[in-house]
Amino acid sequence: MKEQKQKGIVDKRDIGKVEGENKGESSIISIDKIKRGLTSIIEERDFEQLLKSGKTLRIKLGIDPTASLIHLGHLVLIFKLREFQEIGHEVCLIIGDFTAQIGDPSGRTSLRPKLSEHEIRENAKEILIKVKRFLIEERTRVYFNSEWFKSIGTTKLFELFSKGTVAQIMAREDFKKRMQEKSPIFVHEFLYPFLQAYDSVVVRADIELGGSDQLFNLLFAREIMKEYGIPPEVCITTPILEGTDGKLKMSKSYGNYITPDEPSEDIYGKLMGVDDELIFKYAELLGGYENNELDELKKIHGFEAKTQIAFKITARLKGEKEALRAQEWFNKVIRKKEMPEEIPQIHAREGEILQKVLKEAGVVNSVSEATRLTEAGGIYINGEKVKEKFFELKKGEYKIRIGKTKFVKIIVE
RNA sequence: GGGGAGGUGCCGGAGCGGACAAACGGGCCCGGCUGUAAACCGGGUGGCCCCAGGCCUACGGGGGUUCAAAUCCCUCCCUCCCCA
Repeated sequence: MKEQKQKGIVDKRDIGKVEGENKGESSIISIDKIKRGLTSIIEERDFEQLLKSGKTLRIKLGIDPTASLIHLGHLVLIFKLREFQEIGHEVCLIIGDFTAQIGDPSGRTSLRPKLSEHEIRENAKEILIKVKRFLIEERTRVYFNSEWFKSIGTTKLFELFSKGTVAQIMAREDFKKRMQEKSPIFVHEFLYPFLQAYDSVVVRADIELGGSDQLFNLLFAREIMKEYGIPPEVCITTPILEGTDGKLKMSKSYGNYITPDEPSEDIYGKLMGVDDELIFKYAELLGGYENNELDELKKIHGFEAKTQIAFKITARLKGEKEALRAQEWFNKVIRKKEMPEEIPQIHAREGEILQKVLKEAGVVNSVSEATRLTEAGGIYINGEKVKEKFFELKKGEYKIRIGKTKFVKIIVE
């Protein structure tokens, strides 16, 4: 089994295999693997003890249904959960449908807009479908925290608030900053950590996973759990994944994300466009590699390594077949600049202007854009740059390339 | 409650009666080099017109002054700051 993994064979075969095995031994192997890529583990000793205990652990992950999109940044967490499942543990997904209405102030310098109940419900539904594809169904439990918060009652709620102090919350960096900048902190934002902590109390989490920007909230949950007289969860965090721009964290609003929902070609292509340095972070957090494999990869030439990593990650998201297809497409279309096999077709009549046809087909946003592209030398017919600002189409077929990745076939009658 | 500042293109940020489709920077796009990496270089970045030119929309909303307004006046909306 060890050898199999070293070769980097995709994990499908390993799934479910561990369960029946001697837990003592497998947990030694797994502790190393599970620890990989984590930025902090609090407390590390408790963590190891839990893993060695042989008991089925409850690993909590809170999901904010503020959007329905799942990108690689989220998948870092999901893949980590999957690793826990593979050694027999149970995942507790907490859909923060109640807390989403409050809005996590983490990392925010200002207030978040509120979402409607309906939006939240729809988002939650979609997120679950997407996330479950990467998890083991029988070891995944889903909770909606409105379950307990809708009916918690004032008495119990204030009991919860009495478990922590203002000073504890104010220790937080982003609140401190907002305080200094004199920008308002609303009371409901202030209370957010209490609610998130209460989730942990309810589900009796052994371990809670989160992005490193969540560390404060996670640690606070420990304190609250202690106050409730239950064993504090171990907090583990993963690094924040930078987006394809290599600068900002991956996020919907920055438009620098990759999602498993997009075509394999796009996933593979975007991965190939990631900075050489950064791609190893992707590999570490998303590739499912063993440590030694990763070291080997770093020794290879940048491009070569990236090719392998892009393939691996695409395969994890879409399957090997798709990854292979994407790779072939990339080599052909992007590297060799050949026409892809399947390109959208549009029809036009003789005498029409190419630039206008492109606009009508929605390939470009405006005729002006098309003429601009022409002047910049970004429109090609059968591999040759179009020179005419207003190119008149004659009878026949044209294979048009617009920029690097857009293609159309125009049939002129 | 009192006083002050401001709302400009994807973002930051100039302009404060004509020369403004709006400086400059970032982002993005195209091209060159290449490995769709980084770095670097060149160009572009409201729309429409077969376009070296012209026209139309645009500087928070509405109204006005003027031959002419992002720039002046009125009004409404919204942000931010200081004092209490």
